[in-house]
Amino acid sequence: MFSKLPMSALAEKVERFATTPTLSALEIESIEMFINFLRLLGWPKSVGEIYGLLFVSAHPLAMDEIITRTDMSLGAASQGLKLLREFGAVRTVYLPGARKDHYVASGELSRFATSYIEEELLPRMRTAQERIQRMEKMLHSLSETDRQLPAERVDRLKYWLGKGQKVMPWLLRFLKL
Amino acid sequence: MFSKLPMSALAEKVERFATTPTLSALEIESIEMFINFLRLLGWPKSVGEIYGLLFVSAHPLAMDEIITRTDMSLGAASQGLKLLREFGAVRTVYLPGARKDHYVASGELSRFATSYIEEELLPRMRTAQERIQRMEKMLHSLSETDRQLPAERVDRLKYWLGKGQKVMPWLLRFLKL
DNA sequence: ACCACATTTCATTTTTTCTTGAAAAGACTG
DNA sequence: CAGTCTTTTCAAGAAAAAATGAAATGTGGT
Repeated sequence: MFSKLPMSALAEKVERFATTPTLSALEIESIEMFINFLRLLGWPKSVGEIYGLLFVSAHPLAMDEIITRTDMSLGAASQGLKLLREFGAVRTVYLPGARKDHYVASGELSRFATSYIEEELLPRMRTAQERIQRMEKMLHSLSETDRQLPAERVDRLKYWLGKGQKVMPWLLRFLKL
Repeated sequence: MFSKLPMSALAEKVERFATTPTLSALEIESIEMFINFLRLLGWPKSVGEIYGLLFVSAHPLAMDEIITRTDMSLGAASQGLKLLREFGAVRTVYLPGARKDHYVASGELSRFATSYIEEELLPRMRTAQERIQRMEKMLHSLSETDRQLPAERVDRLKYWLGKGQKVMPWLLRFLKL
């Protein structure tokens, strides 16, 4: 779009102006909201920026538009879009005659919650269950007095894990409508 | 427990040996499990170590024991215990004649989930609600065509936020027994 | 009130995570 | 199939988060 070669001070000013992020107040609200929420899932700010921008966009956006408007790097945009695509939070749309990929946000916000549950919570619960089984075996080799309290704790752990396992399917069903 | 004053090479070796972290397999399982789970809440590894160790301990532990056994720094232990105390995940117990504070883990694991919901999720939902109201106002100043899609998205946002707000009290009640 | 021990605080260092941008790879067009 | 545009990858740099440990503060015993 712009040359990278030496340019006059004026030209630089013009470029700076042209590439200055121009985001509407609406877009800024959206971006801030998603930065906040996606941080809860451990996702970097750049991903929140991309999704937030796409979410309130009236048209599909190409990557270079996302880069210019949010003023983020090529690499961050590419990686962020890849991640969002993998989670089904964003998809490309066909635009006749367009060479670049154009992206739209999926309105299914539940995807974030469900994929968090499925990719983060459930796997950990599974390994926790294995751990608890191993812990129960280990308790046998403790003396009567040393066993008492730890045994109660492991039981407690089992109880809460079971509780979690019980609520998850329910929660998932609720989220998926 | 040990003098801080000059000591022979042998004495140093003895101390080194004595302060080498000695954790049972049970304790290691517990610590690893809590490191994993508490990371989901954005808590540092050191907090998982402290809580995991306390959780399966047969006795209340003093801070210096926690430091020695997990081989963490004074600062990390102090800060971690403070945090855990604030969240009610750990408390001090009275031990006659003991000068140091001694800690026990609360078995109420639900505290972690409920405090996450109350301290992280609910506040964000509240600010999100305010944002949505502002966004709705902003939509008015868009042209008919530019408004259509963003308006749908904001509606969607409202829908999902409402859903979240509906499920939270239920979830909290379930977690609190 | 003093002293020794215990705990907290916080500036610094270390580690981890995120971002950048150049180079490589891929894809479309004439 | 050559040239150009687009996207991905990844090593290096920047930023953020966590850990360290020494100094300051707090606490209880005598």
